[in-house]
Amino acid sequence: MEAKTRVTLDRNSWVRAAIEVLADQGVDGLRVEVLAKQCGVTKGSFYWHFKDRRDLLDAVLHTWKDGRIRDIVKQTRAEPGKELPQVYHVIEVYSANRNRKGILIELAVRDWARRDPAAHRAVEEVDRKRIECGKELFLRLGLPDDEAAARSLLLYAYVFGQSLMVYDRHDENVVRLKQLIADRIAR
Amino acid sequence: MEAKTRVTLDRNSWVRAAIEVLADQGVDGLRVEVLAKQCGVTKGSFYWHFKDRRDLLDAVLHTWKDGRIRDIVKQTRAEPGKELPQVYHVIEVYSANRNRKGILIELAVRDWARRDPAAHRAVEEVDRKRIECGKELFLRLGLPDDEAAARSLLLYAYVFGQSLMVYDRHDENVVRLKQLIADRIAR
DNA sequence: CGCCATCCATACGCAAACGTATGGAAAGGG
DNA sequence: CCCTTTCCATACGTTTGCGTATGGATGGCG
Repeated sequence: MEAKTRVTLDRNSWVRAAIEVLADQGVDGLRVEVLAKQCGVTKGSFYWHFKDRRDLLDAVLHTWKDGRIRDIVKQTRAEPGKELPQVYHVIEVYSANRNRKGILIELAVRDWARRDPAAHRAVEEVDRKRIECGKELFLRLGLPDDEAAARSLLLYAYVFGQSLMVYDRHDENVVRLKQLIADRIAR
Repeated sequence: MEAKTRVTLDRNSWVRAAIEVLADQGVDGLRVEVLAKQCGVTKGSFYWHFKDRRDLLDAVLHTWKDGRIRDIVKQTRAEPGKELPQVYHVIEVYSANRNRKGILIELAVRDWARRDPAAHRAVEEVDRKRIECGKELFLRLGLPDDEAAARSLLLYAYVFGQSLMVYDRHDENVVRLKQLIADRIAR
């Protein structure tokens, strides 16, 4: 029985839990009392670690932004000569089936960004970095500047647009289609 | 002074106003008392026309779905031989700059669909119809079945994915990039 | 041992929003 | 002209959530 082990939370635990809730409830579902219940404490704890709800939201944004930027830099690094498979890898990684949680967070943050300036800025930074990294990859593939930029934009727009659409994701046919689309973007 | 003209609302007026609010506040911002205030009445009126909030939401979904389906059928009709310009037209029409309001509604409904089964079904129907219509267009362009389906999926994923991203939409460079992307999708 | 800092619980006031109940005004038909 | 139907206002009870205030428990440290 670890019921007596005084579970001491810190800011980071709260942020992690908040991102969970954000993923499947959206920002508007991110209420401090709900979050506290899920953490097994009361909001007394929350207001010890955070000034107010806004304080938490900003922390969530900060954590998300940093993670995404670190991620994209990592995902777009490729050994010379291995750029093409790396492009396919990026498409795969950011696609819905794998990394389901990540996609849900992504969508929640982007919807959030439509109404919140701070979230908007965070998404803006992430998008800029991603498009930049993607473009670099296509450039190393030998594409001209404009074409590389266009492919990169197309890639991310497609990937996140796809996760926005509703159709049978387990359809065998869809797998084939996605392969064709990946070819269209990468080659 | 038309202050005395008793503005009599009907279900449809409410739905129209609701879609306005939905567009820039999301479903969670769609509160009946807020909506009533915007309509210049109190919620007493609302509950006369609707059983409850859910009743309104369903009406909104129904209206949205019908409109989108009627729209896509219209937009993908092309004179024989004029299919290619029609593809470019579809991309243009569903892109962010024109039709800003439509895009906002689209995003709001799709985010809504992540948590509401009814909204999910509506989006599913719309997506199916759109992909089907788009595929038809590519087929008439002479593409093989798989390729036509892939292009259609890519088109819609790109278009809505694009409206999800944040970057300078007035950048002159972006216009050129979008042209390149449209070429990549259409040709 | 006793004290203080850290972390959390409890209780409160307040506001927004849902849905209900009931009353009232306006309009049209008999 | 009255009366019924239609449409809306007002008032109420309830829930949910924010933020504050205050007290309690726990552990380290002198």
